[in-house]
Amino acid sequence: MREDMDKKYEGIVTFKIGEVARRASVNKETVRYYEKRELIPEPDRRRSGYRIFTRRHIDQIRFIKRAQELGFTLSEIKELLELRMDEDTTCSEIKSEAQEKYQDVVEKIEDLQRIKNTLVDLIDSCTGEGPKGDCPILGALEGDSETGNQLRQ
Amino acid sequence: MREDMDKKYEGIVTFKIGEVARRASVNKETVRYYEKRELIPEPDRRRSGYRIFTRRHIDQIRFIKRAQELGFTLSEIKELLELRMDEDTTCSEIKSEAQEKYQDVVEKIEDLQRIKNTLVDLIDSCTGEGPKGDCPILGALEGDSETGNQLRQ
DNA sequence: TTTGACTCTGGGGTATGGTACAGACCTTAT
DNA sequence: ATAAGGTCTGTACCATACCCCAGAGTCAAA
Repeated sequence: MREDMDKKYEGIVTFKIGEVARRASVNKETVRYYEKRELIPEPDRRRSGYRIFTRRHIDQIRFIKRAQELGFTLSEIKELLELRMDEDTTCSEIKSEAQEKYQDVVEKIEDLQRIKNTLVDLIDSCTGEGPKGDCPILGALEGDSETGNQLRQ
Repeated sequence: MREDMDKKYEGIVTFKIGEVARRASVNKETVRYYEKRELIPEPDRRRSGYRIFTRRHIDQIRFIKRAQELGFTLSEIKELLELRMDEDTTCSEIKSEAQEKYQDVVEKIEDLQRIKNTLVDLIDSCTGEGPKGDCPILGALEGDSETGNQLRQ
């Protein structure tokens, strides 16, 4: 049974969604989700409605997964992909996206560091003995100014 | 016009939701949301259905907000509040909650640090000159092994 | 008493990144 | 030809922490 896409896909390897998902180590639903979010090119369809994927799709999903590991959100990744698609994109544009993300990450680390320091202070202030009535941790959360460990800036 | 709660709230200050929200610096919807999540005691009602809040409620919402600043989720805060309510809770139980949260924070920082390092490497590897075709950042995201900056562990 | 400000409920929506499921249809090997 | 397994759509749902709105009822001050 001949397909509409016989000529277009002559001589190139195509995949169905399950194979794509397996090769990119994601769920089939995730592939469809990425399609809906326009993170991958809309695949052609067979007459049956089955999606026709190529290596490009698999590689792009892997790209997305790597960018996620670097803390990029799907929206940011979409921008990155659009930059990548655009012939006129320069290396420095890509670089500055990475630099922005770097700034985000640095800020998140700083926030967490402050939180960590406060937690350390609270934990240190608590001997872990006695009833909760005397607990300086609860005291600080309740807004005692007596603990010296105020959470408010 | 006498209220059902006349005796119960005789001589103590009560608040309506707007005032509670203002004093705790949250949205009125947030107050109702906390009630639904059982993060604050269910307030009594006037005959009209209006909620009757007391200082306790305001203080508890502030407690929640401070704990959030320390990175506790609402579910964790609920546990913390239950510990606080329980007469038999010891200081060391509170302390170990804080220690667990501390561990979470430390791990998050480590994750972000790894991400940051990878980003630094990528940014450093890119001169920011030329077209995107040569961009080592895209190269790495595409899975090039040539950059020496592989994202995969 | 009037009127403006407040409160009530229920339901919906936001953003993030997906997962799950039903019921129908398709493919492929035997 | 049949049966197992893959794929389709649409919808709903998970967790997180809320925000917003309509329409009805209430409160409080002048």
